[in-house]
Amino acid sequence: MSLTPDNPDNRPSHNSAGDSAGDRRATAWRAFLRAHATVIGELEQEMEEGEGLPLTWYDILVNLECAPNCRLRMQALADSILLSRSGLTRLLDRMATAGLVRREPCSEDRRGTYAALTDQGRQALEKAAPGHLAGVDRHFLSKLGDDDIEALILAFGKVVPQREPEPVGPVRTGALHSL
Amino acid sequence: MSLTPDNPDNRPSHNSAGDSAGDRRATAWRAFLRAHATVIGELEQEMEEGEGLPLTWYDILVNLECAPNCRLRMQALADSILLSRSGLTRLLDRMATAGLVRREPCSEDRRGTYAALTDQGRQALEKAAPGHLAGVDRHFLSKLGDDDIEALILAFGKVVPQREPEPVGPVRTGALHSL
DNA sequence: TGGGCATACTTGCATGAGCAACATGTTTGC
DNA sequence: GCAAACATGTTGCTCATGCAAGTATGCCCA
Repeated sequence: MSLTPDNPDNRPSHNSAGDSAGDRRATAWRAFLRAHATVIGELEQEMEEGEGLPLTWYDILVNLECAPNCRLRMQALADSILLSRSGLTRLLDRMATAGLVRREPCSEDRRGTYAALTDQGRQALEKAAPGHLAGVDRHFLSKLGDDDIEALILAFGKVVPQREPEPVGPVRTGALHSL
Repeated sequence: MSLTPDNPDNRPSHNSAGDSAGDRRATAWRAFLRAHATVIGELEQEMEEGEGLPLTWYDILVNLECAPNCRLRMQALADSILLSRSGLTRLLDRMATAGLVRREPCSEDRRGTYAALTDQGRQALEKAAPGHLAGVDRHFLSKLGDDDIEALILAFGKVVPQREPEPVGPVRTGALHSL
């Protein structure tokens, strides 16, 4: 079934037309990983070189912008960008220092805190958005046809049911989930 | 054209059946990111809980296993797992301390260093492989049909030409690229 | 042959992330 | 009501990573 690592002649094997199904699956997996790493890397690099706004920051801003009243509880925000709570706490520290975001106490639950978008944050988002979107387009979307797009949506929909109930703890791997 | 963040009523816009093409693309992008984060997160968590071997280590071992003589120059290894050279240096430090890997001087080019698989490294790989492969299968491959697989290969092939010539510096984002 | 430049790796430093422990506040069961 | 369990966010610590600078070696060409 392939996918086994101890198999150097796995890919260059004596197939004339068509690897085994397992090989195709391994290929798909590798392609998935490589595509992600490559595209994210390019995007991040561009962001750093351009007007900036790290991808994580961008992601936070987008999430806040779309939230009711432009604010979100810390936990909800952490979930939505798949970051640990402690990670989010400090990320918000940095963004608050930069003035893009503000903490607001939560009157309904006095343990809680809202993260709220500031005017400056909105401006930063609006300034960064075109570049970001162009990057996503240039490095990813523009290379795909409509049928590819539909196929991806379909496939990934099977992999990740949808806004899933988050079974266990918060998943690691901070990585940008908003458009 | 959507994909714009500053547009809360973007998706619920006045479309009766079918979002705009841009929305579909944004959806595909989000699905891609979320699928990656979710699957990698699950995989990593399992690895940690189980017999271990972080994904990066696994990735290194696989690459070495498949290399001629089970060894690879540092640079080549760094490229193949998309890690910066300094990152790889230290990763190998840790793995060497754990005994899974050994540095060997390079006789042809005395600047160079080989990273070589040790017996212990091979054993670790063989022990970890079934779990890893099962995880990849459980969290990703098993949810996809053959047509999904082919569609992914096709689409990602367009996004990342193939073993590309690596245009600029080493991309960040250490992430597992071997099976 | 030797100077200058490129290459391969390593090290110093700073950053961003997670886990575990904590302080505070809320809910539940009796 | 009150105590025990639970939830929310923050802090201490450690780890893994990247960039830039450093060191050693190789290569080219005068």
